[in-house]
Amino acid sequence: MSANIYIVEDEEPIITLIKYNLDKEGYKVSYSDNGNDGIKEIKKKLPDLILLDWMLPDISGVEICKNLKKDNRFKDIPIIMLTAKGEEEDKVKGLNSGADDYITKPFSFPELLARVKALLRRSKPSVISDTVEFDDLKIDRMTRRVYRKDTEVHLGPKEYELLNFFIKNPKRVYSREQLLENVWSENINVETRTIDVHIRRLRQNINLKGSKELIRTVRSAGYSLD
Amino acid sequence: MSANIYIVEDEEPIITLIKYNLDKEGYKVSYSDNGNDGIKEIKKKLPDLILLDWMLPDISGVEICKNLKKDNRFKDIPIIMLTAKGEEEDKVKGLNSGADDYITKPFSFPELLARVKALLRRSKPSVISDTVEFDDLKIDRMTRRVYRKDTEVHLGPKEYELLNFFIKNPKRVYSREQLLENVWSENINVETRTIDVHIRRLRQNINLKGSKELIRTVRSAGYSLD
DNA sequence: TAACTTTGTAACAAAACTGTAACATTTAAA
DNA sequence: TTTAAATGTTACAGTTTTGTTACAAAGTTA
Repeated sequence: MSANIYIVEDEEPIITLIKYNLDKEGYKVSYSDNGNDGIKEIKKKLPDLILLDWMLPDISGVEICKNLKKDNRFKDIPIIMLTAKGEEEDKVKGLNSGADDYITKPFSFPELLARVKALLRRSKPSVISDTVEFDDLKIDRMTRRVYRKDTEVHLGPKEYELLNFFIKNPKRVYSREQLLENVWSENINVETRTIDVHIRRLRQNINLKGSKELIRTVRSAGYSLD
Repeated sequence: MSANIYIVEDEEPIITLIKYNLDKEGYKVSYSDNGNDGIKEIKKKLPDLILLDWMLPDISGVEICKNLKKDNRFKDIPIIMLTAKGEEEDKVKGLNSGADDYITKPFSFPELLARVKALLRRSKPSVISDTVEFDDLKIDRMTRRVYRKDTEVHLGPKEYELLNFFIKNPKRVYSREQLLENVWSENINVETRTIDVHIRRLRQNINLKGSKELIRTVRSAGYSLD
């Protein structure tokens, strides 16, 4: 859920300050102290937001900004310009270069944070679907779909939860009691044998014909995904 | 091509100044000198950008801002806060209320213009590429029309909003609670079963005979556009 | 105002899921 | 090999979840 923020800034104290504080807010922060590295890294990492120093030893922030904004792949990444100069022409030039906001050094961290939040709020929620895999089994939690060997299989709610629990710690053996606690959670007034039936259903659904068994029975101990 | 800008500001000289200059830049400007009229007009006119005075005779700018940002129909309209106070708390509060930018009075017109342009540039996608498609379903947000296989279908307001929300993250499954939060936003004192009924209506309207089902039911999880 | 649209809810129908019991099969120890 | 315990399998009834319809209240428009 937390956003990736990239900083391009040559003054180390400022990097330290920003990184320390953004880290504390739960953002993932990376940075570079020059423009050339910065632009390369940004194109590789595709951060959710960029803090860009106006003055850099090699390329100016404005150039980086223009460069990014004219490329479709990067133009939607919001950019905040950091500038030491308070002159108005600069502010205007900075924004016209395509930056989404600017802030004048020295700035206070609360203000920077407010601007960062405001821009992140505007930018699209990322469409990364978190998928978990085990062997040739794949769970897409976003779409709540499960695949075995690229063919979708249908699981009922309990089977889905059960599988999701197993896949958290593959190969680990869980007793029926543990499964009741963790998957059934509330109403634990359920026979332990019920689990056997659900295991059977889960097996039936995820075992396409010809594929190997993924759920191991450990006699007098429980089951595991293995 | 030129954007509509709405100003809510009680000091007449400032309105005159801004309107005169924005007019000259080719923007269509309307305004009101109090919060109550402003909020009503904004909801009617749906401007592309709002300039909002921090201090107003009736409702505060922050209140207006919050009011607009929590309603799906208006929350994407960028808002610039105009504030006479330079204190930092205010800046932060302004941005946290959901405003996209702020500017401190007295400001120079070039600076205001630069900010206006920067925000309009960001929101452009929703103004220009204004049709969204998914499979053979097409939504034209400008005209608020929806097509399935090139034939127009009629959707009620809630159905339209619901579909619009789904299409933001296609294939993703949303729980009834999430849908309530995001589509109903305000009155969340609504039965979750109500959603089922709206889903049914939406399905009925977008499923021409012979076309495939686009809304997936995920038992005990929710619905998705898929 | 009257006609029409939209909205939320309740009530019932249909479908999917769950737990249990009963019986079958496997496993391990005697 | 026999036996008992553990697990696999199946069928079924009860429960939960979702689909569908109708209706009244609230809101809009002519």
